[in-house]
Amino acid sequence: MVFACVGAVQGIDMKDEKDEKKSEKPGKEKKVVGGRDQLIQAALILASTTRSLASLGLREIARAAGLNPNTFYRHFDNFDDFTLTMILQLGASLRTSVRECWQQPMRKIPPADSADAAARIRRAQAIVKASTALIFDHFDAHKNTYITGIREIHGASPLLRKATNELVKNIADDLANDVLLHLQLPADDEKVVRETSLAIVRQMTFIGYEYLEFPKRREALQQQAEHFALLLVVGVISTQAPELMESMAQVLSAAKLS
Amino acid sequence: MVFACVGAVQGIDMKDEKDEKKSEKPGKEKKVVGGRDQLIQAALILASTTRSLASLGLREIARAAGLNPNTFYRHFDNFDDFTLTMILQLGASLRTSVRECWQQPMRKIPPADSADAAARIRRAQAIVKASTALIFDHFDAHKNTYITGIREIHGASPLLRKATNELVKNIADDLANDVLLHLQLPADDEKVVRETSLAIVRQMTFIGYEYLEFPKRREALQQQAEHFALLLVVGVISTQAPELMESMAQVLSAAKLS
DNA sequence: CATAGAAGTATACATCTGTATACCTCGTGC
DNA sequence: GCACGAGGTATACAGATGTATACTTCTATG
Repeated sequence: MVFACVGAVQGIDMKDEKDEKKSEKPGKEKKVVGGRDQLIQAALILASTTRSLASLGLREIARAAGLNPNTFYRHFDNFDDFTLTMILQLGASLRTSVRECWQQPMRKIPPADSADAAARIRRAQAIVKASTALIFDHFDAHKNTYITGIREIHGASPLLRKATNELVKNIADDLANDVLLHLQLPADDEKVVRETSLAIVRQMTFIGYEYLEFPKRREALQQQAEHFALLLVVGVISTQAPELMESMAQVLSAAKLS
Repeated sequence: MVFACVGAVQGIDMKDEKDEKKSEKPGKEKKVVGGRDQLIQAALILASTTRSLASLGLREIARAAGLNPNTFYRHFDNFDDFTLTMILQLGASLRTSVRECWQQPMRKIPPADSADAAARIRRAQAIVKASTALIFDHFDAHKNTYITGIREIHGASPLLRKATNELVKNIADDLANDVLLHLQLPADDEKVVRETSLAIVRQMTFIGYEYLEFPKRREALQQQAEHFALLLVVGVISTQAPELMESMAQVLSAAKLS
């Protein structure tokens, strides 16, 4: 009833935000990246340092990207559309690049005599060690992506949960396939190798996140990761190929002294 | 300048929310629980079904609890104060109750002849199996707490991350202590047992969350959990006490046929 | 060259949020 | 028997947010 004055109030939303983003290099390379990628990049930084992806605000992201809030709608329908696109895009790139971390050692470390069980086990050990180091470097190189991605694995959004869990599963399957092909292990049961790979990737989720939060702990965490992987390898061999146990015992007792 | 009318506008915030919470049972047991616990309970349900704990709104929680937003400040200073209190309280209760899940099988399954290595290994197997079943029941009984807690392990709030990670570590230490005392395993190296326990608890984080999201998968997940734990036990024994390998091989090949 | 569409901006506004101030209502201890 | 403090409520308001409408560039293609 007393709202008659409302019509007269003008411009109360003017200067909503005081962006000072005018005329940065009005020369040639003005829009080297599209607003779409600017938004994704801004959201990645925000999500990895302040909040969960799904809880970010559309205005907040646009502000961080130096863009108008409405620009958001030019590229994405929903907020879900945005976050999902982002996770899928980042995830796909991560998946292919992390695979190199174990494929390279598998290629570089020469195959062992397939009759010499002990040599094959030693080779597996060496590959685990080299791969772990490369994976930690990979964490460093993709810090924000890892933090944001891992955060959504058990996050609140069912959509992102599904996407990230599929990513984990795919990475684990890549690992399993490569192990089956190139590790020269007597792994009769493919299912066991797949399950074990999944367990390793999941564990690396914890270790990697801890590493990114406390980089100083790298040495201890790297060793923990190697240890864990080797424990599983030994476990798999013991249950799948008990006939190799004695040669494994030799390798292990030799390693204990080092 | 055109805001002269603002002073005249009255009651624009009246009836902020249309709560219909008047006079529910005006009889005796009116306030059986304090508002403090009502808030915690409401937040637990909201967090486990809709959003991350730290991203909940204070008004949202109060609304769900049927209380006035300001009641919040009667019990907690900050929002951080609230969430931290909540996690610590729920976590402490969870820690003591989950311990029973493995302590009970350890008590109920009779000790094996300490000279009979194979018997001790079979006992460990039985304890793992029984404990896993109880732990899955525990997931069911504390669904909301698990979902909310696990979500914060890699969540955005450093405070909650610290609290939940300490909880995980404490639960893992409980497990390690009980294993060292009651599992009759030749575990020379205490550090290995602690690390392995941590890995198991972390893995159960994934498996438990998946179970709570897809209860139908219980059987497969339970088996996966048992499998994983046994693989680690075998791995630990192989590396710590290679002299037990041959009796282990017997048990394993016998189990394979079953 | 014209022009249509894509990308971006400006303004607006209803709605929700955290919080401040003030008031009410018990049960307890003096 | 009364003062007081803890727990709870009512009202208010400044600020932020998502989104709608309309305007302005650019840029590619006929």
